[in-house]
Amino acid sequence: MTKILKEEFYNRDTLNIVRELLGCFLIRRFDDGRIIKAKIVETEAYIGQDDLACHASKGRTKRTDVMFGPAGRWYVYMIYGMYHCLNVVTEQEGFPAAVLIRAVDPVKSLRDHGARPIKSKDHGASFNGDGPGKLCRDLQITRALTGTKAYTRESGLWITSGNPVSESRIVALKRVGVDYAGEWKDKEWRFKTADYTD
DNA sequence: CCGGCGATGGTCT
DNA sequence: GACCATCGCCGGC
Repeated sequence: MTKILKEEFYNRDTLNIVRELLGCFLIRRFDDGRIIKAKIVETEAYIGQDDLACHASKGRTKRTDVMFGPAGRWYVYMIYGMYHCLNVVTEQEGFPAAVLIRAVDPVKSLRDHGARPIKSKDHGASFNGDGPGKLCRDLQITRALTGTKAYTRESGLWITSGNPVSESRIVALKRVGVDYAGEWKDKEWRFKTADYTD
């Protein structure tokens, strides 16, 4: 029921992917083998070079190169000198687009070989997935993951399917922090599951 | 409870 | 040298 999402899942229209990722599970395996599982509850789309809010609107640079590459790779960048943001690359190679994971709900953590469930608080400081910077901090996600695959376990970070969220429970909102993006700032390309709406 | 602002460094001009 | 897809603190109500 919770199968890893394959590369083909990401090689599609970003506006479908950004909705379908809601309710899916972000799985993080730490270096010591501990695993934490978190439900994706808020996502945001950045689509193409025309989208002035999309980093790729600046062109293909060292930083944005991964967005121009094949789908299903992680794109992690540093923001404000102290936080990271986690994205997964979407669409066909050559077309730069990605989905930002804005919030997750920590479900449970498990020993790598599943012997016994343990509480997420066992991972130390209270896990807080409410915000793109906070979830990266708590899941120890850094730019080192950029370019690695979201559709294999090798990177230690991957996504599995979950219980699909019906359209009626999805809320569309304007994107955050992109007031500079002209007409593109008003696109309602941020999505939350209704259960997590303020 | 809230709005404003400072921290802090990578990236691009 | 300016700009940031953020967060949490602090002061005012």
